[in-house]
Amino acid sequence: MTDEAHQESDSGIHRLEQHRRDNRRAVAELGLSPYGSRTPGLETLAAAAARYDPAADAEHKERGKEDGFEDRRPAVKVAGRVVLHRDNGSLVWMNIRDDTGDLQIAISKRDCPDAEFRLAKITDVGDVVVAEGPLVRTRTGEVTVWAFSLRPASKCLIPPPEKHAGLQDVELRYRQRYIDMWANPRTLRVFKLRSKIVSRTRRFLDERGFLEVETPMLQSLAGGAAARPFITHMNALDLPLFMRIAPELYLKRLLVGGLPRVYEINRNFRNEGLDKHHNPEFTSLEVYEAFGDYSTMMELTESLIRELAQLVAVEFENASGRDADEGELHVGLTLPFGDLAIDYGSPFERVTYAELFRRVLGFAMTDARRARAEAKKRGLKHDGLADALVVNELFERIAEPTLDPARPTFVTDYPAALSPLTRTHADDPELAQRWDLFIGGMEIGPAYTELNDPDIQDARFREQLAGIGEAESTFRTLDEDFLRALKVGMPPAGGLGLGIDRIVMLLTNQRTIRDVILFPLMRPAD
RNA sequence: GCCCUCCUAGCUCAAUUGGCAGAGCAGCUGACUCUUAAUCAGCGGGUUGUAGGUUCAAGUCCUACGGGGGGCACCA
Repeated sequence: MTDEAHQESDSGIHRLEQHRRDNRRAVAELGLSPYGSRTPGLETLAAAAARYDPAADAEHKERGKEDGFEDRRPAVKVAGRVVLHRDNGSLVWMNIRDDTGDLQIAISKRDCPDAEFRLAKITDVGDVVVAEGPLVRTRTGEVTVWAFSLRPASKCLIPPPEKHAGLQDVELRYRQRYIDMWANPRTLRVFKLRSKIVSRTRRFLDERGFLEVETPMLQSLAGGAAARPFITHMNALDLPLFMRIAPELYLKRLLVGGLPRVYEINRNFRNEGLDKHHNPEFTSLEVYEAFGDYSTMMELTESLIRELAQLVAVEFENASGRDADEGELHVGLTLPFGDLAIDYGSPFERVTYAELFRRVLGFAMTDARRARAEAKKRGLKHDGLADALVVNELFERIAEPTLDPARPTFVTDYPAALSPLTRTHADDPELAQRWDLFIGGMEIGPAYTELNDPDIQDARFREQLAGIGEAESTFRTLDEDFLRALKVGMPPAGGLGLGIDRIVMLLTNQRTIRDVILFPLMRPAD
C-alpha cells in the first residue's frame, strides 16, 4: 500500500491540506511571504470597481501602443479572498471577494513579474491575495483589475466548500462560521445588517436623551425575570454567582440615583431550552424613562421599529441596485418574512387583552366559570389553575394566534393577576399597565408602567416567592437592596424590553435565531 | 424529557426490493494569453457518524450511543 492510498499521511494531515502546504512552501521559494504584511492604500472591491473609467479604457485600447502614450486608466490596489480560479496557460483569472462584493483579477505572464505570475498559478481557492493594476473591461464586459502586481496575504490550508453551492451543511455553517461567512455572501449580509440595526438603535435612543449604561452580568441574586439562571463561581471571594437573566433591577436603581433616561443593550443568559426562537444567551434592549409610562414606551417602540425597518429597506434597495427614487418600499414600507409581507409603514395595531379575548372567545374574560368550561372543552390546562391563568391559557392558545402576523400589534392592558410587578390602572385595579408587541407571530417584547411604591413591590415579591417550589427557591430570593432603593424613591417610569435577536430575525428575514447569532450555542462536536 | 428525521469522498449530492459504493465540484498530471460554475485529455481520492446485531450478502433492516434539523412538552 502506498502513501497515496491513504486519505491521511503519516503526520495525520489530509492529502488536500498537504497539497496546500506544498503550495505555501512553493510561494516562499518564489521569495514571497505567504502571510503578507501591512499594506497601505487598499480600497474595497466595490469602491475600486466604481472607479472604472470607460473613456480611459477605450483610449488605452485604441492608442496604448503609440509612443509617449499616457495611460489614464485608474490603477487600484485591492485585497480579497480567492473564490474562483481559472488558469488559462499564460493568463490566469481569479475572482476575489471582500465584504463589499466580488471583483475579477487578470494576471498575464506578459504584464506581471515572473515570480508574481507563478504565484497566480499556484494560488489556491480560499487564499487571500493583494492585487494592483489598472481597471479594464474585458471582451465579455466584466470590469477587471489587469494586475501588474500580485502578492500573497494569507494561505488557506483547509479545502474550501463547493464553489457554486457554497457551504450547505447547517451544522458546519454554525460551527465554522468563519467559512460560512466568506463562502455564503448572504451570511455576511445578515450580520452586517444586524450590526447596523444595533447601532441605529443606539443612535435613535441617544438622540432622544437616553444614556447607555452597563450593569452587572455577574449577580449574586438573579432577578428581574422568572427564568432559571446559569450558576457560576468566583474563586477569589469563594462566592457563588449567577449570570444575569435581566438587567431590570439595576436599571431601576439608576432611576433612583438620578439618571432619568437609561438603556442597556446587552446579553442575558437563561438556563432553559433552546429552539428556533431561543438561544441560551440572547441580546435584549431595556429602556427606562422617568416620568414616562407604558404609553410613552409604545410610541418610542413604534418609532424605533419603523426607523429600523426603513434602514433595512434602504439597504435592500442599495444591495439590489434599485433606484432609491422608485420609492416602492417607502410608500408601503413592507419587508418580507418567510411567506409574509410585514407592514411596518402603517400605524401598528392596538388591541386590549380583554377586547381580543372577547372577540375571539365570544365572552368576557371576567366570566371565570365560562372560561373554565371553555378550557375544559378545548382540552387545555385548567385543573388547579387560578382563574386568571385559565383565562390566559385560552388567551395564549386561542386568541393570540388569531393576530395578523403581517401587522405589528400591541396587545395592551393585561390582567393585573398576570403582571404582579406592574402598576395597575387607577380606574380599574384588575388591569395592569402593560403591553406586549407581536410581529410575525413572535413576541418581540413587553413594556410596563413600573411599580414604584416600595411597600406594594415588597408585598408582590413576597407573594411570588411564597408560590414557588423547592428547586426554584435555590435561585430566587428577595432582593432587599432593590427594595431599599425603591424606598429611597424612584420616579414614576415607563420600562421596555425588546428582544434584539428577534427584531433582527424579522428585519433580515431569517427564520431561526441561530441565523442571526454569529456563534450560536452548539454541543461540543467531539 | 418524548416523538419524527438526517449523518455516504475535502464540499454538494446520488445509490430502485438488502445484491460489485457513484457523479459534479475541488485535487493531481498535461494543453491553452479575454476566461468567468473556463474548456479539453488523462489520473487518484471511501472504516457510508460510532459500536454491536440479523443475513449467503447491509449505505439500505434491528439495537444502543454521538451530533444536526423539525415537532411536542417545559418555560411571567
